[in-house]
Amino acid sequence: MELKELIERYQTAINQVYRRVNLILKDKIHSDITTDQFSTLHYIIKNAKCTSTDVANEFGIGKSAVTAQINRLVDKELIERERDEEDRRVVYLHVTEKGVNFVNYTEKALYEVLGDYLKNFEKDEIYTFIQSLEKLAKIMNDE
Amino acid sequence: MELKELIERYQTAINQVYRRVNLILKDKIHSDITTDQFSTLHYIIKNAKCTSTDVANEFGIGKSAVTAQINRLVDKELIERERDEEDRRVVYLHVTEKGVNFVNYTEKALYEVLGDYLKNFEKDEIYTFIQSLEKLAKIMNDE
DNA sequence: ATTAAATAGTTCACCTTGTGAACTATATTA
DNA sequence: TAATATAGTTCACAAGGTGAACTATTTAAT
Repeated sequence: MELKELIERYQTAINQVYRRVNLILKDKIHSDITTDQFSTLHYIIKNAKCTSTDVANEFGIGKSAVTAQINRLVDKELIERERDEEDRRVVYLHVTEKGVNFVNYTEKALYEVLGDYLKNFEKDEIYTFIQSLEKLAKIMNDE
Repeated sequence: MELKELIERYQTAINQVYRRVNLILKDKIHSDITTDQFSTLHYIIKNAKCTSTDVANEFGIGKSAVTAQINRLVDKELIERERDEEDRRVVYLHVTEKGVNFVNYTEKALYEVLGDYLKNFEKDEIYTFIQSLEKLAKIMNDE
């Protein structure tokens, strides 16, 4: 099989999966938040006391984009900013209790749907798949 | 292993791959076009004489969003609109010669980079991976 | 045959997300 | 102490998305 064909099949399939997960998320997040905002919240919960710069690096976007995003989340009282007393340039981000509850709730709903899909797979198939995916991500990140 | 952990690993890895492919595309497309516009062009080439509604369905977005995108591509002379003479509500889309050349050129550059990454994988590993991915996409699409 | 309903696409007002340059404030180093 | 680096914000601007209202056309119903 041709490399080109493999890549096109990959692109088509990955786009469909990506879009579908997004639609499920959108469906499960009945509240007033976008999937991007959800991802940001999720990252900040998993990486407590991170900074804007961390978020910018994680998502590969500029710091000004992060400022705007954090502003929207602060407006919704899902995130709080806290300035470092040692180095007063630094601003730490943390998710409020409201934010944590919200993410937990949404995550649970999302995982139920995804879990349903995964019933169609053998355990081994899932492991192998994720291992390949992680290998690819690692290779790409290491440049 | 927990379902939750599997899904989180999947999400992290898939996001990294998605972002990296986007960065490569952005890098290879030195011209004045976005990755979204590239995806649209690519789809229209692969699906000759498709309509706005087709594009909207493929990408899971509204028709008004497609109109705006097609307008941008028409402005750049990469796409042309053609009204059906039978059913005058319908507008067919096709990519101009300029557009086709542009996509071919960019695709080639992209595939070279991706091909390099794939050298780290056994052929079997790639097939298995893509088959699992396509299976997942199919299950999700069939609802 | 005429009216009602469906379909394809566009326009509009509005929101989110991104960029990059210029800026403020603080820390580091030469 | 002066120059430079770093963290984050602000601003003007563009792409891309939504959903409702609209035009134009075709199809279905009475």
